[in-house]
This record gives sequence, structure tokens and C-alpha cells, in this order.
Amino acid sequence: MKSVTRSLRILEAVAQHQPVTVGELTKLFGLPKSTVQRTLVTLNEAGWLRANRSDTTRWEIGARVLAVRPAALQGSSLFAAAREPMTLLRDTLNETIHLSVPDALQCMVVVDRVDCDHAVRTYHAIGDTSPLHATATGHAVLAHLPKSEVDEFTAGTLEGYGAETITDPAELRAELQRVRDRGYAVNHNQYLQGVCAIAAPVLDGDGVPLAAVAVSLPDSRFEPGRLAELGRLVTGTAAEITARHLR
Amino acid sequence: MKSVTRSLRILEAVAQHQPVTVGELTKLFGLPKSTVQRTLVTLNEAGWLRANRSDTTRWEIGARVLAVRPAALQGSSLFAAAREPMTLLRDTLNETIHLSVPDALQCMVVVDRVDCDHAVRTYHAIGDTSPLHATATGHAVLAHLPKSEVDEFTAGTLEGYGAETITDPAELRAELQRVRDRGYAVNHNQYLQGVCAIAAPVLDGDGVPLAAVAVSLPDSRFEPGRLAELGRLVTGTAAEITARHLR
DNA sequence: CACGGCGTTCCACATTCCGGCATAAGACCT
DNA sequence: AGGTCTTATGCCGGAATGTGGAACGCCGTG
Repeated sequence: MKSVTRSLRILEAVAQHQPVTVGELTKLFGLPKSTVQRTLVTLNEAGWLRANRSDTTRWEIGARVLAVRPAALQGSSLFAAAREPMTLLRDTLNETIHLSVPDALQCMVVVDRVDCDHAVRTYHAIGDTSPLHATATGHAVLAHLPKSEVDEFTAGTLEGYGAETITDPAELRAELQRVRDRGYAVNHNQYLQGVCAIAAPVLDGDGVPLAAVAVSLPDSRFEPGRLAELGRLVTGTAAEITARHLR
Repeated sequence: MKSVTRSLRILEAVAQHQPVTVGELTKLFGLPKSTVQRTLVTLNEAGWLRANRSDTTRWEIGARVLAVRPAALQGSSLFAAAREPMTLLRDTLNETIHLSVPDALQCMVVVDRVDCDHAVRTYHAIGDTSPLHATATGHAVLAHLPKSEVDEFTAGTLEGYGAETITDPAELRAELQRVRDRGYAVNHNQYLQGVCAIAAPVLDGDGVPLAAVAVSLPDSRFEPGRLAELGRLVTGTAAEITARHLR
């Protein structure tokens, strides 16, 4: 359904660039003005957009988006299962713990967070997105997907964010094998500089990855000698969430 | 754009009934199975839905909504304009302050909240919805809409939630006139029992209501003698937000 | 005053989506 | 086990639906 897909794309673009005009969106997508215009009007009538008439008509996201809440926020089984183990892990390490889920193989989205109380700490807001190929949570998820889906993913370009980012598909596949072998993924400066993260996947009954838990901390507090210990703890937490989720 | 409108309807239905099956949705909409199925697959590919395979395929809202959510809040100029005046009002009264916007004349949606520090307090999460005809914020908005839109709204049934709910269109119109006269709306047990709220509208340059600010407090702390004072403060806060928003 | 940029509207064409039908796979009762 | 009901998924011809080029009207500018 072409028009539906495009409408949602436009909706997301409005969210990113609001308040935005028709012209800006046509340039962004390279679509005819009339098509974009019609889409905006339709989304507006449906209540998902708001027209903001000051000088020229600018479009903003409507309140409807807030009313449609993902299962993650409504106490879905996964969310509920994760809260306690995450808090426990935070108490053990006093480092920030994140729960992220894959979004249609395009990015990881942070759905929950338990903070540490250090003055210096990493910060990712709930709803923040990050690339699959350059984060620990992304690797944890990719490592447990069937080969065909990983191939499909690596078919696209792997953007680089720094010297450490893995941009070569073959190298990524090798890294994913290491992740499977030791049970957890490690990210050091692949995406955000100065941040280190260790992540393990939460799987459903069939072994399909649903999410990943990660401990993330500033470079300055990361002791390489403790990596195995951290990995064991994170893997244990992920296993506990998986177990609670299945019941 | 029929298919787009329908897709969004289905998306909203999934949000309300998740996790839901294709069959349940076809019954809900009276549409052919194949149509609903195709729509679900498309929304899934776009990342707005997730398939949850346990016994039968059940559908849930996907993580994509989380990525768009922050934009719905922070992006709007209204949000920024409201934060400080709301905090000021909370400091003055030490009661919880809410900012709500109308969603396509169907409900009010809470977009921001500043908490008081009483042990006993009212609680509405960001994203919570409530009926227009049974809340102070709803009345504040309705009172400043053109007569034609109010008529359109009252054409539907006004559901009752308790003895105090106004379910008669004529009575509602009279109440809206009182709201206009004194500048603020009052709600006492019309929707949620034991809760009292006083609200005033935020208008745009043309007098169209964009939102409403409300102070809401438990019955036990509401002193009828202070109503005029509370009303004056809430109205003042709304006026301040309106002024800041216009600049 | 003419011009250019912008948002909005119109309309004929053909692409896209609709929805009936058929198949397949479980689930549940007998 | 066998049979029946419900549910999920795939297919395909026809027609409604969405497409996008072009024209319109509005405003600020040179």
C-alpha cells in the first residue's frame, strides 16, 4: 500500500522537522507538491497533524500520537518483566541500564531506563533511536536474527560514525559470531564517542530477539579487566527478563 | 485518501485493543478480512505495528510511536510557552497543574504536568485522554469554539460517568455560557469521583482554543470559599501562556 | 507594476488497491 | 482419529482511487 507507507513517512518527517511547510517536505522527498499536500490534509483530517497558521501554513504533530501508546508503555508483558531485573542490575553496578527494542530492522529504540547516581553518566532519553550496526543493543539483536535477515540488513550501507564503527558487512558478521559465542555484545566508541556499552538480548520462546538490555557507562569508568564480569551480569539479567516474560 | 484514513483508524483500534487479532478487527470495522490483513502487514513493514506470535498472531503497537512521541510534546511552541507559567502556578498553590489539548473534538489529551508534593494528589499520565463534556479542560475549550462546532459536538451522545455529569445538550450550552462569563471552568465529580478541577483556555491570535490549563486537586483539599481566587490564578496563568505563545 | 515563490485546487489518466474466493493450518468438540 | 469450525495467508480481475502536471490566487519583493 504505497499511499499508506508514504503517509507514515511524511508523518515521521513532520515529527522531525516541525513546524514544517509543504515546500520543505516536497524538497525532502522529491515528490510532487500536490501529493504531499493531499497527504498532509488527509493526516490533518484524521487528527494526526495540526495546521499552524501564522504567516505560511506550517504543520506540526497532533496530540493523537500521544493517545496511541505502545504496548511498552502500557505495562506490556516485556516492559513489566524487565523493570525489576533492570533495577537489580543498576543497584549491583550503579550504572545506567537501558532496555531497547528493534524497530523494523531500521534502528533500536530506547523503551525504558534505570539511572545510576553518578554525576557523570550517559544519557539516552526514552524514544531515542540509534543504528543497529553501531550499538551494543543492536549487535545483541542482530546476532540472534536468522542469517537471511542479517543479509538483508547488511545489503544497505552501514554508515560510519567514527574510526571504530564497523562498516564492512563481512566484519560485522564476524563480530556477530563473537557476540553469539560469548553471549553479550560490546560497544566502544562505535556510535557515540566516550561511551561504552555491554548488551545482551531478550528472546521469545522461539529464539527471536525481542529486545536488548544494556549497561552503558562513560569511558572514564570502564575497566577492561572487569569486562567478563559485566558481561556475565548483563547476560544474567537478560536471561532473567526472558524467563519472567515467558511465564 | 481512503486507505490512509482507514489505516490510521486501524492503528488506533490496535492501540486500544492490543494485543488484537485480525478477526477481532474485521468484526470491529465490518471490513473484509483481506483488507484488514493487508493494512496490518503494511503498518508492520512501516514499523508502526509489531506481530506478537504466541498461539495466533496478535498485533501490538510498535516502537516507532515512541520515536515520534517526543516531537508531539517538545516540538510544539505551545509546550515551551506553558512550562514556566505552569510551574509558577504550582509553586503558588502546591497543587498539580495539567496542560491538555483537544484531539479532533473527540477528547482532551494531557500533554504536560507539573506535580505538587502532597502525599494525596490527583494523577493523570501524559497521554491520558478524557471526554470533552465532562472535564474542566474540555469545558474551557468548548466554551470558546464557534457555535456550529459545539452543536456538532453535542449532536453525539454525551455519556454519563456519575450523577454530576452533564448529559443534556441544553444544559451543557448553559454551563458553557457560565464558563465564558467568569473566564474559567469548574469540574466537581463530573468524570472522576473525588476530583475537582478548575481550568482556563489558551487561545491563539484568532481566539481559537488551542489548549487548557487546569489545577486539579482531591475533594478533601478543595475549599469552596477559595474558588474565585483559584479561578483568578488559573485564568491569569492561561493568559500568560497565551501571551508568551503569541510572541 | 511585473515578477517569483509559495500554498492550494483541479482533472483526466492509469496505477493501485479492493475484496471475493480458494487454500492451508490449527483448534476444538464429538 | 475424524470432522468441523475458526483463523491466517495468497491470488487475481476489475474498478475505484490516488497520481502528478498544470493552472490559480495570494503575498512580498525588486
